[in-house]
Amino acid sequence: MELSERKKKILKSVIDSYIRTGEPVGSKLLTGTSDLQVSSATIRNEMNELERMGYLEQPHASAGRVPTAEGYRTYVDGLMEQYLLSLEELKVLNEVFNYKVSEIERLMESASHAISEMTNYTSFSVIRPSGRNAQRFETLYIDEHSFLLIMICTDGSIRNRHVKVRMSVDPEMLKTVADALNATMSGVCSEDVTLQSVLEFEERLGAHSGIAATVLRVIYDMLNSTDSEKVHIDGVTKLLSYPEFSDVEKAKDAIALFEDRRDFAQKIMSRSTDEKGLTVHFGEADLPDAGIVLQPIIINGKTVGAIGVMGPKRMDYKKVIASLQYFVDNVGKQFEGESENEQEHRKKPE
Amino acid sequence: MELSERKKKILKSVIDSYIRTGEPVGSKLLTGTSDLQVSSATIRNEMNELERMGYLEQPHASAGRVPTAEGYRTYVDGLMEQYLLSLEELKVLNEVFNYKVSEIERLMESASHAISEMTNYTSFSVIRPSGRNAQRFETLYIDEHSFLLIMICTDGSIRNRHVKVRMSVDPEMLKTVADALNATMSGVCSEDVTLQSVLEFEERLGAHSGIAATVLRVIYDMLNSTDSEKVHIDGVTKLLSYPEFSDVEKAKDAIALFEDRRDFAQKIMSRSTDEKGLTVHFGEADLPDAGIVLQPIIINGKTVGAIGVMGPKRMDYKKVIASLQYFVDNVGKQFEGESENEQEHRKKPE
DNA sequence: ATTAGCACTCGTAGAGAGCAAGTGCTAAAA
DNA sequence: TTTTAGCACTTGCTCTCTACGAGTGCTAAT
Repeated sequence: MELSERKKKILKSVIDSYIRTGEPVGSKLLTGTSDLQVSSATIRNEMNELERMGYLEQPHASAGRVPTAEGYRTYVDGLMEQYLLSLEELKVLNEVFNYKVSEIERLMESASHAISEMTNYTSFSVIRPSGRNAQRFETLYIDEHSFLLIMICTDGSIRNRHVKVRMSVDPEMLKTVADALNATMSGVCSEDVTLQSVLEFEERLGAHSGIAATVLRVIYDMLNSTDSEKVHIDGVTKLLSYPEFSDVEKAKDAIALFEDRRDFAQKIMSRSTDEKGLTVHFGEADLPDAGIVLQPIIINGKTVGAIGVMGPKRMDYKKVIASLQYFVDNVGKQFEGESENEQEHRKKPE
Repeated sequence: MELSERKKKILKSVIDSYIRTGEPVGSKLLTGTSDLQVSSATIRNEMNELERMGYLEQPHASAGRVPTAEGYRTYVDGLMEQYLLSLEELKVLNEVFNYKVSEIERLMESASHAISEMTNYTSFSVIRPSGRNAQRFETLYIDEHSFLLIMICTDGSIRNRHVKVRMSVDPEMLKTVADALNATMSGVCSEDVTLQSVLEFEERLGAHSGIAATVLRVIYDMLNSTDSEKVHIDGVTKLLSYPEFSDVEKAKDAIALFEDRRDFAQKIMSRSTDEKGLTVHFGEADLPDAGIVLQPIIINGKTVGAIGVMGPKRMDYKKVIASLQYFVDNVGKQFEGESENEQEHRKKPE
């Protein structure tokens, strides 16, 4: 059933006001604001209907109205106007790009920080856990008792560990190790390491097989580690400023969401993977008073991560959405279709 | 001025009780508990004196007593009994060691997690930011448009970045880059890069000088990044369960401490560096109701980091201290005097 | 279809009473 | 001299009650 123009106006005004003040909004309040040229009684009638239609609700009988999830949904889907980022805000966001960082991970971290500051909500960025298939191994001699073990995965991501060993190592030996690994462990993920490949690996090591156990353990660790570092969270305390979370129990629930980063990343990515664009979620994850805006980051057609904002359900969606969209548009420009990010190079006539 | 035996007993009982319940403790309560065989009136008199001496205080005139910072101090410095870790608890802690991890960083992370779970307070681990002097550079070819730039610092720590470039690279060229870096940038820290060394670096690159800007920027980034990943925090929400933090404002203050990890690491390390052993801090950092137990981690005479617990000022110090000490003792055993950590090797007759 | 008016509902803030906990002090007992 | 019982006093907390204000739905008039 379609909403009449006036109902839309009223719904929008209610939500705008509620977002601004956090107070349930009554009919009288609306007669003053907005371009509604009707009396409070008329508005009351309309609000009554909006309530029956499921867009508004009353905290208690004699209070004003508050939007329902459905109300917010229609609001973000078409009612709210577009937010124009101020020059100030653009400056802050652009700074993220100007301080060129070569890795998208760090770029997203700074963006997340900037967005949290700008919107005054909690912001987070998540890098999609990379495919776990090892493609190639490299070793690098550090000193007599340690070396760097580098694993290059099929998706291009790289992991490495500084391995310290008791026995002494030398570059040639490390070369042997790398070769043995590449011969036996290439393309594996954690599950398909077989006893056979392990044995073959040890065999190829020849005289150096003493190091096998250590190396295998490190590789196992690399394959299974969840890169919890790739989850960034910024401005958690900001949430606590909103009355929605002034009850410690609620605050606890909200913050608990970020506590287990691994788990959080999974939740976020599972919601972002199938989406092409920005999505808005209300009152999920046992957080009835929270809203989450989620923006997948897609580069060259692949979802590499997501950046998002969490705030009270009545957060300023238009501002949040504008910020996230500005970021993702510019990330696109910077990373699409190329693996390099330098303007210096473009300037050179080469 | 020395405390009489009886005063000590009373002070200890008060603090024990307060830690357990969080309620101010009155004179009557103590007649029941502990081995004080005196009446409440006597205890009242003693408490009165303890108050004048600065060990106890009253939240308000008709309430029981609460320990002051001074009270806690003497308590942890000698009054409290030793806590014996239960078999359960030992099991949890030992698991951290049994799942052998080669890097102390990860070991401390798991320990921090275990300790937080065990004590039900927030726990953290910090790895001391390594000396920022580059000692040696290495490059590793990944593919035509990217390579790994590895920086080995004077203190043995290693940083690396996956550098993506537009131009195509090959192993020989990367060798040139590494050589040029080692020739010009060895031993530098962020401040003493001179224009001259930059120019010399470019010169040594010869035909490949196009890559100079990118490489230099990455190195600058590596030298200045603060390894915020090396701060681990576990169980923040646990704090919120204690009445001390049931006021959102207080909770906010407490959590804000962990918000800026870089800043937090600095604070922690500046307190740990000069200490050889465990220290206890009460009501610092604008957190009047919080206590922090800090345990520096020293390996081969060098303070490599710290692990600690933050809880309400009335936290169970004896348990916390026992856990931290158990951990640090075993870390010592595992890392002291050797760079390897494998029992597998020890078992071998080699 | 809109609006003014009104009775009604409900949450909140404030005042006051009563209660419980705990103290300091005094005077008696050990 | 030290300890103890007894008591008056202080103070915060909880409960109830009231008044108030905000906002509603409904009815009747425009």
